[in-house]
Amino acid sequence: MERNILIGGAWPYANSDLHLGHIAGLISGDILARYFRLQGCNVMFVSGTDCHGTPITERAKREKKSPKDIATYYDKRDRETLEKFDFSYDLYTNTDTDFHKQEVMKMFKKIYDNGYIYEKIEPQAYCNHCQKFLSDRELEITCPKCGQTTKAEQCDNCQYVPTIEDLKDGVCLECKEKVVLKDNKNLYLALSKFQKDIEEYVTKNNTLWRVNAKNETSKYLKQGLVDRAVTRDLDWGVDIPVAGYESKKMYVWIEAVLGYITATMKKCEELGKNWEEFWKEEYHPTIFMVHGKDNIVFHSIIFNSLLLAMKENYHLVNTIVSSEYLNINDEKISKSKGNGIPAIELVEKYGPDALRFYLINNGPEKKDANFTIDVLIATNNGELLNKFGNLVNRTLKFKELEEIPEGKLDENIKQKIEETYKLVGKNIENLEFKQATDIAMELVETANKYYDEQKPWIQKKENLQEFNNTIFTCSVIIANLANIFEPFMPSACTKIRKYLNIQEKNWKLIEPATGLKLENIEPLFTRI
RNA sequence: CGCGGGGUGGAGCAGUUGGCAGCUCGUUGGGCUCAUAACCCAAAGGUCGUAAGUUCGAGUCUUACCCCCGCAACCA
Repeated sequence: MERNILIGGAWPYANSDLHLGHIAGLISGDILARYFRLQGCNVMFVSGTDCHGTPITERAKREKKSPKDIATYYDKRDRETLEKFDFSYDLYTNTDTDFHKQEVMKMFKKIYDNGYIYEKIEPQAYCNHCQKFLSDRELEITCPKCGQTTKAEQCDNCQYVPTIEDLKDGVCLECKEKVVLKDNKNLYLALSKFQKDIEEYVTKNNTLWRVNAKNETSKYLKQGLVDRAVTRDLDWGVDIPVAGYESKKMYVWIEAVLGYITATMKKCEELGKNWEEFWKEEYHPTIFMVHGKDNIVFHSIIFNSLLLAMKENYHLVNTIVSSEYLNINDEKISKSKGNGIPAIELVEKYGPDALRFYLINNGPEKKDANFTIDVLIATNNGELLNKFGNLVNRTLKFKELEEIPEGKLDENIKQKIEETYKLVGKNIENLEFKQATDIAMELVETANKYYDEQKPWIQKKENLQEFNNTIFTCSVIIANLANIFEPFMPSACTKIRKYLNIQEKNWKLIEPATGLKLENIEPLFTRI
C-alpha cells in the first residue's frame, strides 16, 4: 500500500537570515522527504516563512519600515537560502497569504465553536501614553525577588516569573511611562482539557521521538497543561474571527503551526489532490514534524491540542524530529558574537553537498554539535572527495576507457549494495541519519577496496573480460550510490545520473546501460 | 539542592535493549600507479572523569563526588 507521508519543516521566522543552526535542524525533513519519495510514497513536504509576531513588528519600528516590508524581505532571503541548500519542499509558502489567513480563521472559529477557546477578562498592564496594552516583553519591572531591573517575561537575573501584582509598578519600554493595570479581555485555548488525551497520545506514539522531545513534553505534562492566551493586542497578524475582537490578532504560534495544514491544502488544490490524505485518520498518514529543540512543545502539545480541538478526525503527529543546537567554533550562535553567519553565504561559497553531509554526519542529531571550517574542509576533501569523488573518477575516467563495458556484476558486491539499501533505509526510518550516512559511506569504501584488489590496470593488459567485469561492477556501485546518497547529497547524485544517463530515481538495485559513451566526466567534488 | 547538556586512544566523535572498546583524521611502516599526490594493507596508541554498588559480566544500570559548557539580549 502506498504510504501517505506528511513532513512539516519548522517555519523560519522572518526577522533575520537563516544561519547554519537552522539548516542543521531542518535538513532532517529533506532527508525524510527525499527518501520516502524514492520509496514511491505519497509525500507532502511543506513549510513557509512565519511573517507575524512581535519581534518582527519591533524590528520594523526600529528600522522605520512596515512589518510587511521586513517579512517580505526575509521571506525572499529564506527561500533563496533553502533552495541553494537543495531543500525539496513541495510547497514553501508564508503566513501572510490570504489563503493561509482565511483557512486559519476557519479553523480558529471551529475550535471556538467547539468550546475549546474561551474568553477571560483579566487585568493587564496598560500604557496611557502609548494607549495600548503591553505584552510582558514590552514592559520593564523591578524584580521583587532580586531587585534587578528586567523585562517582565522572566527576570533576567534570577529567572523569577513575575505575577500580575508585580507588573503594576512597571514602565512601558517604549515611552518609559509608568503603566496602569486595566481589565483586558483575551481568548484562551483550553489546553488543560487535553491533558489526558495528550498524555495518552504521547505514551502511545513517542517510541521514535528524539529524547529531547520526550523529556521536554513530559516535563510540561507533569506540571499540568495550562491554558494559553491566543489573542494579542497587535495590528500585524491574522484577524480573530470572533465578534468583539476586531482590534486584536492571533497568537503567532497558533496560526503558524496550522500553516502545515493550510500549506497542504494549498498544494493539493493546485495538484487536484485530496489534502485529507495527509491529515485525516481514515487515510492513515504518517506525520513528521521537524524543528529545533526550542520548538518542541509547540508541536508536541499545542499543535496536537489544536488538531484534537477541531474534532474532525485529524491524525495526530507521529514523530517529533527535534534537533539539538549547533555551535560555531565552540560558541553558541549569536549575532553579537558575529558567528551567526548567514547560511546563504556559506552555501554560496562551499556548495550544498559538503555542508549537507557535514550537518547530517556530524550535526546536532542527539546532542549539541560544533561546526568549524577546518572540519568542513576535512570532510569535503577527505570523506567526500578522496573517497567518493575519486571512486567515480578512477572508474569513469580510467585511462583510455571510452564506454561502460559489458560485464558481470560481482556477486559479493551485489549483495553489499542490496544490504546497503536495506540498512540505510532502516536507519533513515529510525531517524538515525548519522548512522545512515556512515553505512552509505561504507559502500564507497568497499568499492575502493574492491577496485584495489581487482587491480584493473593490470587486468586491462592481461585479461580484458576481467577488466570489463571490474569496471562494470564499479559502475553499478556508482549508479546505486546516486540513489543511496540522494537524500543526503542530491547535487552530487544528479551529476552521477547525468554521467551515466540514468533517468529514474528509486530505492532498489539498478544497473547502468552498457556501451554508454563516457563524456564530460567532471570531478564530483571540488577540493577546498 | 535553579534548569539542561557533556566528560571514551593525540584531535573530533559513535557506541540504540549491559556480552571481546569502534569510526574519521593524525602518527609510523609497507603496497599500488587507474584516479582530483587520490587509493589499499599493517602497526602503535584507551585502567571509557573519580569512588562505591547491582550483576556471571558495566562505557552502558544505581548512588555519591569532581570537572567543562549553555541558560540577559539578537538567537533554533
